[in-house]
Amino acid sequence: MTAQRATVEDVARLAHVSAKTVSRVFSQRELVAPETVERVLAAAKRLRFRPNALARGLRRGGRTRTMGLIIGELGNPFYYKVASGIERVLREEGYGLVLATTDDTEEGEEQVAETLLGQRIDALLLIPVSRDQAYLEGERQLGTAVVCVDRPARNLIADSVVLANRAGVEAATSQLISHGHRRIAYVCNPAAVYSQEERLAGRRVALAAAGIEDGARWELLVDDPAERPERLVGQLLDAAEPPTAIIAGNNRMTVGALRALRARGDDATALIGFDDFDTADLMGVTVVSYDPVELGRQAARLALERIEDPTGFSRQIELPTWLVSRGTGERSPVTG
Amino acid sequence: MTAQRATVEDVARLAHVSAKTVSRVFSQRELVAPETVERVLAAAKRLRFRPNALARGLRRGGRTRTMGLIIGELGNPFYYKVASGIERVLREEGYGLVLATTDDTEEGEEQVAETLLGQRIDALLLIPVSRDQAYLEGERQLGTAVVCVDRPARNLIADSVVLANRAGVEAATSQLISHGHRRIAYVCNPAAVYSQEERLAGRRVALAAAGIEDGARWELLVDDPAERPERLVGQLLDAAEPPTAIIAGNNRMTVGALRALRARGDDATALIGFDDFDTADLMGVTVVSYDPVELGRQAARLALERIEDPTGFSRQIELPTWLVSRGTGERSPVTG
DNA sequence: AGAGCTTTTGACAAGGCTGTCTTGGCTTGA
DNA sequence: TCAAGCCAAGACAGCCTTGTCAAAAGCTCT
Repeated sequence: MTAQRATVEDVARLAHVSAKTVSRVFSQRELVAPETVERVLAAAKRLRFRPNALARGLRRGGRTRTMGLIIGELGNPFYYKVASGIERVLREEGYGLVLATTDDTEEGEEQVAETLLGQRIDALLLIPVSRDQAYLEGERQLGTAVVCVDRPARNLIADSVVLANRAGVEAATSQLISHGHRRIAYVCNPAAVYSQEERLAGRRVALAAAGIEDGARWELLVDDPAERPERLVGQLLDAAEPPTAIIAGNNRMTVGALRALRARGDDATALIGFDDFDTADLMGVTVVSYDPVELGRQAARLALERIEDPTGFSRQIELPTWLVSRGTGERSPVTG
Repeated sequence: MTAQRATVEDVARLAHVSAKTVSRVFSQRELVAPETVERVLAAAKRLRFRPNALARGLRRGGRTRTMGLIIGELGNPFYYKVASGIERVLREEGYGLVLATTDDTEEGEEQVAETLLGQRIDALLLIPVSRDQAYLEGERQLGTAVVCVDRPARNLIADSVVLANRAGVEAATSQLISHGHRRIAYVCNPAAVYSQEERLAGRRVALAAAGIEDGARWELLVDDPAERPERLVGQLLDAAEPPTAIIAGNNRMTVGALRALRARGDDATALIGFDDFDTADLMGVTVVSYDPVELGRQAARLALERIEDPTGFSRQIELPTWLVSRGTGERSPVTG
């Protein structure tokens, strides 16, 4: 009873042409006489024919006009904004997007990569979590473009798009110093990723330039997905000699910091967050901002270029970050 | 020079078995003798063999263990949370997810649906934008499961998962009434969608129950993607007889309302938003809440069930909504 | 009219995998 | 000891499309 899907053969029969001609109408129309095209299209429409992307991809030697994207999870604004930028470029270019998440676990990454590669995607875009992407080397040699977003690949030659992490945090730190702060904390979780290492480096440069030596005392670097941001910031605030300013390493930490400060009725401690968020302007939160959607766009473009030219040197693009002053980052310390 | 991808044939040769046996090792392992399995796996590993999902899908008559998801855009928290719920279930079940966005345009919907269906997905999940999904009827008959999220399909028999929109807004409205409000506005954009119609209906029920007749005066229903939420709420506030309470029809409108109120130094007008957001607790915003991730999960489950049993009655699931009181919705009107 | 060219169309096979059917070897039971 | 039965493994074809090669049809020009 279930009707069968129409194939080129069915359309060909109805239009009195060969299957190959039907195929041409759907991929190299310019090679077919106008009235034939019309006849074929009419038949196709009548039979509700739709080319089978599976068979096409198979025949075409694997080029599927599809890219795979691996991100930590869709619940995180950073990830989905990047995804959004990628998706937009791909749509413009007629590419499909297969999405997979890893819950930010290392095993997850390799496992979903495996699945995606089985789909014969033309390119793999990923925000690396695993500390080693060597497992992709074979695939890269087979012609799959690999582009890393936000963090460069380790032990793998691949294109990447990253942020000016150092510069951003250096600017934030300098601003706090210029407002008179000396006890400047930096909190983040996770910490063992490239972007955080870079941000910390930026912070240290600024501290060193101001002659602040004991900066490490107020670094709180955690790698525990179960740890709540609010509690971490609370630890800092409740310490014997609390910081007078806090830099939060990502947007979750920033919101956690706001909660912790609120809970303590603290409106004196300065705060700068890395990464802007929806209501930051309403709450007057100073942040290091950047364009996550652009991050995705650039990554997609790199992938497209790499598909065109699988050889050639790998490239790394760095996108700017900038400070958006809204209040919390311009507070001066109460005690000198 | 580019190395070729290994196929079952290559693995078979190396393991001294037939291609069919390799195939069995990768899909019906229990039919193969243990030591043969081992030999094949070793060979596969050496050659970096990975089954070609394209060929497999083709051969298996289209079952690709992949679902397609069509949403408006990834930049909207509602959409990506739903996507997140779906993705999670699919990952557990070993299904892949192909994502496509429409920018909330009608043409976009049918167009990307077409592309996805070309990929021979087993199910199509969508948040309908188009006012008519009849174009999917043929596909449904061919055995593709179709599940609508947040809004039921029109002119198409399909499973769907929706929210208790009426009940949520009815509760919000009643609460405002019980606090003494009579001039209760409702703002939303877009307005010509099922969910908003339902919410409005809920509002009207509550108003009618309280004997408020002229409620329609404070309804601001707009369908213009370019219109800024803040400006719309501003219009309401600046009118001759402004409302004493506002219900915002979605999260963007809620944030827009907060901006408009802030800009006017207004902290008297009550506000209840539909849909919770990240910093709503910090800002004391009362909202009608629900679980968008669960919305996605249920949708994915419906799709899985439909794939199992393509016949059978279509089902509609309604998920609860509830009021979260945080302050802005508990303000009493300044003037009676 | 016929050579030479271009345009349009078609026959055939292949791409990688798996469903169907078959074979060969071994076990079981009378 | 032999038929019946079972298990592991293989040969072959086909899923649907398209690249390759070739033929047919139409045209120009001498």
